[in-house]
Amino acid sequence: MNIDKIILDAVKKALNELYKLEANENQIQLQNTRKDFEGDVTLVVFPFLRFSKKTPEATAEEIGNHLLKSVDVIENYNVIKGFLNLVIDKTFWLTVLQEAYSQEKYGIKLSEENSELAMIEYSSPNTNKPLHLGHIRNNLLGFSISEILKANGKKVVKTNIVNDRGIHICKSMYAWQMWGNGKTPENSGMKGDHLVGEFYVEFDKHYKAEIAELVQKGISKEEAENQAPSILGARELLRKWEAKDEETVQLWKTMNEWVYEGFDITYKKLGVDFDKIYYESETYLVGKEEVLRGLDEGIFYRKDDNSVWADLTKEGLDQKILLRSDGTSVYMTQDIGTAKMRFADFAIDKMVYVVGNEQNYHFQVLAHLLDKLGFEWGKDLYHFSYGMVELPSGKMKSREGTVVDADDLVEEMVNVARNMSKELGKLDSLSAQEAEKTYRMIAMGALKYFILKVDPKKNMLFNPEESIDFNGNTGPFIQYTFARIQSVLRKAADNTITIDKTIQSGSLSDKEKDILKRISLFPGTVKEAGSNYSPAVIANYCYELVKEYNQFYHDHSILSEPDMDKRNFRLILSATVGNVIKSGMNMLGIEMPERM
RNA sequence: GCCCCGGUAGCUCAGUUGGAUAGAGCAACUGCCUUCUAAGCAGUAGGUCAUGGGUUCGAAUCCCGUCCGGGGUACCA
Repeated sequence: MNIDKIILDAVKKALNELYKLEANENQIQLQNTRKDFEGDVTLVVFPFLRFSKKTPEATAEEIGNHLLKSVDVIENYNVIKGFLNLVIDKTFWLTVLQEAYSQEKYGIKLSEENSELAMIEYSSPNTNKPLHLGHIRNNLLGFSISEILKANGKKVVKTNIVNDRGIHICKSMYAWQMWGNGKTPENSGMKGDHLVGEFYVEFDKHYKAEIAELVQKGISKEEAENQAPSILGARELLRKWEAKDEETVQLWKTMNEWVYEGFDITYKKLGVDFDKIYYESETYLVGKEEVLRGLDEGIFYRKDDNSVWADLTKEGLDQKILLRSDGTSVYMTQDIGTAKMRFADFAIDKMVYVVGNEQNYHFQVLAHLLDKLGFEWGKDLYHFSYGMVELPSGKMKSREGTVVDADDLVEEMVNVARNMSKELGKLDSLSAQEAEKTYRMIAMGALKYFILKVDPKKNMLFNPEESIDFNGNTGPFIQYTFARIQSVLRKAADNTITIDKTIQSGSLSDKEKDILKRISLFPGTVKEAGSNYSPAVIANYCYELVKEYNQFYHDHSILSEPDMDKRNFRLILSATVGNVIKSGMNMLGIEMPERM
């Protein structure tokens, strides 16, 4: 039951009867009444003045009067300037609660046999270094969007394209061969991805030193960058890899394996997962074939130096290289192959790429290329473009070591959560194991909420010293409210208070009504989050709801309320709020603790 | 140079298809725990919505110019 829909229809009818106006739905502007005025739903009457030919006040009066007579749930109205504030009967709000309480999956649409299938690509790491804060934003967004689409009744396949081949991993391989001394995760006790990342940094160190040395000998910088022994060594490894040299392939496999073991741990900590993983090493050749097919069919062209290009000037873009003059593939080549394989593997209705906004141009081009190659879904791909995470010191750069490592950050967060919980003495009654689990829940709740509550499009600033808070508009605040509710419900059960599932009508306080109104907005919020791919919409909704609940909690007693009907109503209200915020937060990948 | 994105309180961010007096949190200051969890609640203070025009009954929101910041820009990914 949707109050806006009811009123919309009634307003339409009223306009017709009063002014003979066939209004379309976007002409009718409904909004939630501002807190400072009496009422629940507000109709903006300015658009109708030219039909009523009266003042805003008179028009609003006229419509208000009509609605009062024609709509049951409208109990009263008032007019302020051109705004018609409608007061909705409290029994309507109670029906909303009744409905929400009776459905465990309130506001959530389950997928069906013939639901649309969305494939969400996210994470997409290179295998030469561990994950950092930028990847965290990517992973959390990708996971959350997947959950949100699921809640909107879509079938979802979460996928990851692992960039497991290329010059970057060869750099780590080269460094390991040269200076590794047989170091392994086992004999060093280091996490595999960190170990490989160490050699990537090691490579860069030597490479830079070599360039400096060459430049000192009078060679130009550009030349030096191409002649340094390290880069020649790495390129040689790449060549050998492509030629399937056994020893090189073996080393590549081994080091990638180390990285995957490390990634698995990080993914698990972040609570993200994938239904299907693609590897660049298995898709880039498919991409190459597609490009060559395009060349045969005259869609692309070859330059004198043997490189292959696409001309996108007609589409308002530039020329784009697809195969280098030495025949090797570029990033774009691989993405074409991956796309082809995915659509062969799944009946995809919507392909979503969760990739940073630095690649906006890349995906614009990809869409056109796929289209030219005859894939009818090419134009439909959606690049979910998110902004960069910046540090107070500026942009993160892997090679310069100015990154916030994902594993370090998570552990640091857990430490802060642990210390704070101990300081507050909150979890003393739990076993050490359960307490530890809760610390992690809180830590991840803080981190995830912090990242997901902001508009994904915008760059965001992360200050390791200050950004993570546990008070105010934060994940832990919402978790805390949930734990409070569970505590009340536990106490009710302990006192053998059973909840009567039918709500008795009675008086409603303002705070109680605010919460009911907010609950009624949940289904629409889930829908909006789905159509806008927006975890932030869900996060902000949960915060508003929880804030209102805490005000209610502060002002009203629940268990010691003498009026049994009221007590029952408040228990149902509490349970429903708990259920709704759990649903919402789960869409952000945030778990809710029973106690904290 | 050209293209794209952004600029809202000291800081981090909300702000629905253009609607009422632009909202939260943090930081600062003040109250509230013998009563269901004070990771809470209530209050004070804090604004030229970068800037100049335009459209409109009405603009943080739409259009144009300027300034500032970020990203991209033909053999990096």
